[in-house]
Amino acid sequence: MQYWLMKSEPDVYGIEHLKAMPGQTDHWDGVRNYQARNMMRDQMKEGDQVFFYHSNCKEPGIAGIMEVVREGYVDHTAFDPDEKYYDPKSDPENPRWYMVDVRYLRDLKRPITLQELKQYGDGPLADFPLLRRGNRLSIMPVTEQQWDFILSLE
DNA sequence: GCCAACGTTGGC
DNA sequence: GCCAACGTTGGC
Repeated sequence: MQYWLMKSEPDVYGIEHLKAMPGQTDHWDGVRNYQARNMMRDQMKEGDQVFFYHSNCKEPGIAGIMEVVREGYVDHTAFDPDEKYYDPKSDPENPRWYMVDVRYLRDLKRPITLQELKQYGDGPLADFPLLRRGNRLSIMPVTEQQWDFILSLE
């Protein structure tokens, strides 16, 4: 099993939104970045665990945990001109964008903020992509060591 | 609202 | 294929 972190803006779609979905499950659509696309299409597997990260908000940080329940499949929202993330260059015959389905597992006992994670940037989280300067990836892998360490902060 | 970082676009 | 211009992300 692998571990991941996925970012979302809580004002747009936060962990509360996922929790409120039927079956507490939803598809992670709207990713329009090739690196992130490749991870969802090729690497994320059913049962993988994922940190739900709240970005671009007052207190950015990890809010909870979800799991992958459906592996990469075509992001159909790219075909719909009414969708926010419509991409005219994605052809249904040759789709460009993919997504996975995720299910809410639990909130962290308390949110673990970016500010707090940064304290360990020279230690256990030295290679954590989230802390790298200028990092803009909305999906990133988390090693088992990083995962366990972060949960030990709870 | 500012701005650094980085991805994408498009002219050549 | 280069690279300047532009757009987006996301912390602060």
